[in-house]
Amino acid sequence: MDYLNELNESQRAAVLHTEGPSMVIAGAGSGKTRVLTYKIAHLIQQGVDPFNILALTFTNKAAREMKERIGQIIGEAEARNIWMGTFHSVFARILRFEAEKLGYPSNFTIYDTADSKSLLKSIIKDMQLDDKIYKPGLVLGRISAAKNNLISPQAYKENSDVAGEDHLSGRPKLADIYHAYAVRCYRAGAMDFDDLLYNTNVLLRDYPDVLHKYQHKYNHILVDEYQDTNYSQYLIVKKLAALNENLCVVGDDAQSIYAFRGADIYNILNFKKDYPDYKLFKLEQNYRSTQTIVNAANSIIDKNKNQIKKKVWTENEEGAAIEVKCCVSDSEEGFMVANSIFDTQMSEQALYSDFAILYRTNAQSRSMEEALRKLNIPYRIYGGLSFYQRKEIKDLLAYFRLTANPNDEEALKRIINYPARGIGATTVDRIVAAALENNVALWDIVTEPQQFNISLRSNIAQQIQGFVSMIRGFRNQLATASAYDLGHLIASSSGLLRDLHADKTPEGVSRYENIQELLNGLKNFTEQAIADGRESHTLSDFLIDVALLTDADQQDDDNNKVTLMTIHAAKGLEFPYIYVVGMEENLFPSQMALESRSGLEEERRLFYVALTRAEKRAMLSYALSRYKWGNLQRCEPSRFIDDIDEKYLNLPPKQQSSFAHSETRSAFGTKYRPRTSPEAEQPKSFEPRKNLKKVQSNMASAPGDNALGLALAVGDEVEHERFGKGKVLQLEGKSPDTKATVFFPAVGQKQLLLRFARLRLLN
DNA sequence: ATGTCGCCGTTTGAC
DNA sequence: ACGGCGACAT
Repeated sequence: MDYLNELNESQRAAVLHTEGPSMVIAGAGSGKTRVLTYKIAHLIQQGVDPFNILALTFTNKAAREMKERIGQIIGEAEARNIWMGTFHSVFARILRFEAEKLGYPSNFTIYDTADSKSLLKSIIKDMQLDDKIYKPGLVLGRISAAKNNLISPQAYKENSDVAGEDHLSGRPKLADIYHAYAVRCYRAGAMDFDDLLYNTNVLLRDYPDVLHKYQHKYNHILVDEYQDTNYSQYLIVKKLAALNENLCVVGDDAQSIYAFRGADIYNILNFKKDYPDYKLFKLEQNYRSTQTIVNAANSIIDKNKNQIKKKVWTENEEGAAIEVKCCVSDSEEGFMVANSIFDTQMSEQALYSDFAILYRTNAQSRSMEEALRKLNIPYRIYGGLSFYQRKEIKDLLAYFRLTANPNDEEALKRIINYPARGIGATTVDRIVAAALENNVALWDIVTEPQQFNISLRSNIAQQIQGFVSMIRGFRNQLATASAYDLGHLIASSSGLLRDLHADKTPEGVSRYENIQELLNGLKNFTEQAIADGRESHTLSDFLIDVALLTDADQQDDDNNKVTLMTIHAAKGLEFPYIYVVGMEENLFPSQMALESRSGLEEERRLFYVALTRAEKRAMLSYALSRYKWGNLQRCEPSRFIDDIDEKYLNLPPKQQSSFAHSETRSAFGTKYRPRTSPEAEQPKSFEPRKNLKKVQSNMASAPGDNALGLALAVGDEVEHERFGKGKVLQLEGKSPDTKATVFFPAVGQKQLLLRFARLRLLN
């Protein structure tokens, strides 16, 4: 029982409350995970069967770590039986049991975003609509929002509000697309991410016996990161908890950062309406960060209007001020950060794994990566193009998927002619058209083309026949062969392995290695399943897991690496040293968010999340110019820097702080415009796109006209870290190797390689 | 049917 | 800077 002594008073109170609804509002770093872990352990020690506990987390990683920690307290065997995972994974599992009731096969496919978009694209094409207006991503967003609010295709069509919006935006056919999309998914035996929650709701709504079964089964329900649940998730929880209301939700309204994908902060704000006799626990003591960081973070979040009152405080030491750095360009920002990491790591004997670089968009990882690589600092990037989104991986998985579920339309389209077997686009189009016309799955057409009156040249018909019997051959082994054995067989006899092996380019080799890695993963899966004593470890079982994995779930053996990730991905993590880069207007806060108050507030919460990841020290940096879509843009410091009380900051000397104010901002703007000769400047922004290439190459040939050069001109006053103030005399060489000749009164004339120079621009 | 070239849009975030 | 896609050649 001594685990209770490791908790503070409010944490302990939250853990000991085991009957009835409760909400834990947990400030950043206040030991939220600890409360959840100990609460579950406590329940089990009180005699609750692990099988009767449902714990919903935000990421697989969080679930895995929590399970591990609970296992350490109460024993692994018990911990294994808890129903713990993300909403998507837990309810996907339940849907597999109950799939037949909804008319789905139990091994239904899970479509990822790419599959969904590709299907939408094909639907939009079939309906002869313009995909410039009906952009698949946008359409998917609309459908996703509908599903998250439990609006069926039928209801969507009849809803006049929705129809009005779509009409106004010039997309009146959205309701029809949604309908067609639902039909095609159903026919393919596939659910997208949102369907997993939507269909769970349908199941619980239409099958009272099923609802009762799970209500009795899960007599204790815990939900982590409750501020990030959407309506669909909210309703599932509400229904399952309705019987005995042993529901504990944990969250922090200040860290709600997923409104863009339907998360509804009112779920947390309205908890008391649903459960009037709920108990509220507030965890306000922060154990993670220094006082400076906690107070700075508080001063940020204070600017938001909509929030639950709370006061996060800490007994930790005061700590260093938050560094604010100004850099000339994005690449200089990279080197500044990399240098700082190198220096800090040396001077404070830290590990590289103590550092994280956080950014708003994945594209920003690049300049950081370059600098880290140059300085030989090991790093690991999370997010971006994840392993499972790579083409070769998706190809092999498509073979697996089609084997498990022949109706999987996206999988079939993907691989019917890969590796090339003479079945071209025209043939595939004809098959798709026939399927559409006859309301059947693509697989029905390819298995019996003659039944549907498709005329195919005999050699093509033969190729298709060969493809079908190959998949059937795989399928015959599905129930008996292990995941690894069948996976390996598919990879080799489909010709995919051979095709990749033939490619000796570095990319080709890497693709081949990725396939090997996937097969290794398959091997691990099979062995793990046997070790765990699971009765089934077929390829189908592997697919169930794999669809909901993300990059963050990958483990790495070499752990001493700097972490690079988006702020979103960093939620729930902590690091001694945090670098938040790209603190610029239109980047962070994002341009998209600036249109609405709620958008800006969400960005601010995101900044709050970023800063509160830091234990010891934080640095914020911004660049004066940055590459965007291949050309250079000027940037201004983020308003969020101003949001922090200045006493917690160590601002860059002089004008950087004044950059943030509007009157010097315009002075800053005019500084660049007249510069050299006007005619040299003019074409850059005004020439039509076609001539851009030429202009750009002219640009590059003019000394100083490049990444750093654009931010720097002859005659500019600069300040060097060691040499002091100086004046630029000359610029030469092309980016990225532009050299600047600078006169420093203190040390004389110096030639500097701008890329590495630690220069700051003065007025 | 397959391969190559040039144009286009792209980028908030992710289960 | 880059990948996807249509237009064109093979």
